[in-house]
Amino acid sequence: MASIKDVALAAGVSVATVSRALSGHGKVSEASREKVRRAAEELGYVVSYNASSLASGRSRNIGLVVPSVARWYFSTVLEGAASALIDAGYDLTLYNTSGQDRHRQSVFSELLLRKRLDAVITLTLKLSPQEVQQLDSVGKPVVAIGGLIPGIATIRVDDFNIAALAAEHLISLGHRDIAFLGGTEEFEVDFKLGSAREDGYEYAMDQAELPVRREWIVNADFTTQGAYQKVRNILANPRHRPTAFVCASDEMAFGAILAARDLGLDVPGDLSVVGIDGHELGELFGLTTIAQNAARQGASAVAKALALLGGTELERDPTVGFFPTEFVARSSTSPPA
Amino acid sequence: MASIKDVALAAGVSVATVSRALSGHGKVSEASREKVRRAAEELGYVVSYNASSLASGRSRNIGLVVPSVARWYFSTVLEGAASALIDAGYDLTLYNTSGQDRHRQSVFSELLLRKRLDAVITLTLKLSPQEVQQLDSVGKPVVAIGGLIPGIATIRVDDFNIAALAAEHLISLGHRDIAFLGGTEEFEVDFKLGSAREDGYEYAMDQAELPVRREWIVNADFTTQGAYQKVRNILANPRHRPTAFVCASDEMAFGAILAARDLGLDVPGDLSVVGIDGHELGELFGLTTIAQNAARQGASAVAKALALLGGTELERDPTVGFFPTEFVARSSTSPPA
DNA sequence: CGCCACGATGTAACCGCTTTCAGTTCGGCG
DNA sequence: CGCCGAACTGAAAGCGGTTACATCGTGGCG
Repeated sequence: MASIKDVALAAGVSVATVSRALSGHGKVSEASREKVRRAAEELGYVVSYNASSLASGRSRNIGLVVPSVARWYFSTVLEGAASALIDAGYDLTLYNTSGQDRHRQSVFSELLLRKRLDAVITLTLKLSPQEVQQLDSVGKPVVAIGGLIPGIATIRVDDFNIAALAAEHLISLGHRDIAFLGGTEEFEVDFKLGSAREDGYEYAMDQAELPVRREWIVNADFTTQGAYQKVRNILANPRHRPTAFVCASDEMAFGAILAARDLGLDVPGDLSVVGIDGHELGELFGLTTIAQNAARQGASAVAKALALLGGTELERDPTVGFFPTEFVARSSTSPPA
Repeated sequence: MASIKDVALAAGVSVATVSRALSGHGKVSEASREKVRRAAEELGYVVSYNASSLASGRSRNIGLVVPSVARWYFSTVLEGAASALIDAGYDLTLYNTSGQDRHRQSVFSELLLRKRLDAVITLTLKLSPQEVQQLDSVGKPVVAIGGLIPGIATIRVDDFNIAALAAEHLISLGHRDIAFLGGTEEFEVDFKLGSAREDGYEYAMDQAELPVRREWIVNADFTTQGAYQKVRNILANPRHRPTAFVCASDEMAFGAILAARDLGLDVPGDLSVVGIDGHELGELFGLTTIAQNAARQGASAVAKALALLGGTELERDPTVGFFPTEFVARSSTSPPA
């Protein structure tokens, strides 16, 4: 493997010049820049990130901490972030805590601190003040997606209002018996996201002076399977069933729709369903939903992290400003029978 | 940030001893090991990976190159690999080529060569001889998942036989008009996976002396949406429709089932569907499938890479031996009407 | 025509750790 | 009681870059 010295030798200049020519820092005459480029090319030289990082303190590598990668939202954000990073010439180091607490532990106590990262992006993770402090002490920028962490730049949608909007849509169609499908259990420890949406739903119900039934607020862990089960159980009760569901994720909405169909109910005839996400499959299910562009959230987080690195501190108050969402009306909602 | 020197100073030993004590390489008395441990703890010392890698040549970091992260198979393998790596104390650097050729380009021409990786795992990617050579020249172990790359350790399932088995299952139930849903377009460039399964299907049909209709072999890019469309089109033709589908992925099988239902057809009454994958949602759809444990494939690849690193070259002929799969009979298949 | 400022380069001091090599210490043994 | 090897430990030489600082020409200007 060619090292910078080989290139310097081949180009007939010093290693300093090679470094400057290749990295673009500092002045180099066009002539030597060209010589260096040619020599490097010829030798198939690629700088050693380790050496470079060690010497300069910059590693062109950012860390992304995700709770899982199996959920639509997470994998889509990841996809968006990965794409943005590769374009910026950065490496992406992925930390998947995967619900396993020991993984989460080691991620924070070790991995992130190993000084190999220029910045870290967290996805729907609630950091304890201690963890924030740990990250802070490393002095690397942190940007969070989907949750408000004190003192940290954040990308997030307005969960409360989104959910309220979803509920209001159903209410305006004439529904009164509206259930809510949330997902908290697993991530409750991590974030109040589930409950922000739940709060929005309750708020809308209150505003419309509709009763909120405890037994119609169910937790399905954001999964299709969970939603299917829960919805089936609720709909199976012939005494009193909701005419509509607000689902905190599209994946759960799919579960709701499938459950309804399996019980011989028509969507939207017998049951209206609204989701939140903008999942690709939504179209296929005719799902009315509130779309959030997850991929762009990932890309935005990367942009923000990069900006912070560039010193461009373009931080206005990071707390202000929600990521935009879009109401997508399709065929899973209609006035109740 | 505390450096190894600070720890040495605090512990009253040399940096060499600190290094040995913390890394476990070389002999250190229990006494000094303890002193070092305590000092390190107190100072919140964490070794600098960059410095360590530079000096030792090992970086405790492996690269994973994936074509996308939005597909069940890919994200599940990723999840498995990530988990195994975190347990091994390794970092995971993710390269998502995402179908974008320019991304793939830069991944191979630069990222992988930056000497920050101890090994690389590729997922369903066909490497050109030149790319293999590039990787080889870096001297790092490469293990591939899902595809045979000459001279490289590979984890893969027996696509041909799996597909044949799926078809045979339908044939044994009495089906004669069996269609095949494959997905090649996007990944065809990368791998013959799609066609290996297609070949298996055709082989089974041939063996049973059943005709293979060209118009019943369709490509849906492994996506649910694609499958939905294609299957809808095929089933919409009242003149002659298949009574069963072999799908090269569960996600496509879901699309097929949804399409059938939307046309008012009963599954399995009017249409039987077999998938390949073992997707979590399979249960919900009652999908008969051939399950491959994707997460374990990821973990296996990691284990193999780690073994190669450990010098344990446990490579018997890497070509031999398929990853095990399991036939899961559920309710989406039955004898034809 | 001499001096100065500025651009282009080279020298060398790190960056923070690993590892070789050369001691030092000790206990055991002849 | 002297010698030897095993067990530890420390000094120092890198690993492959980056960058502050010194050096060296030059063209512009007084």
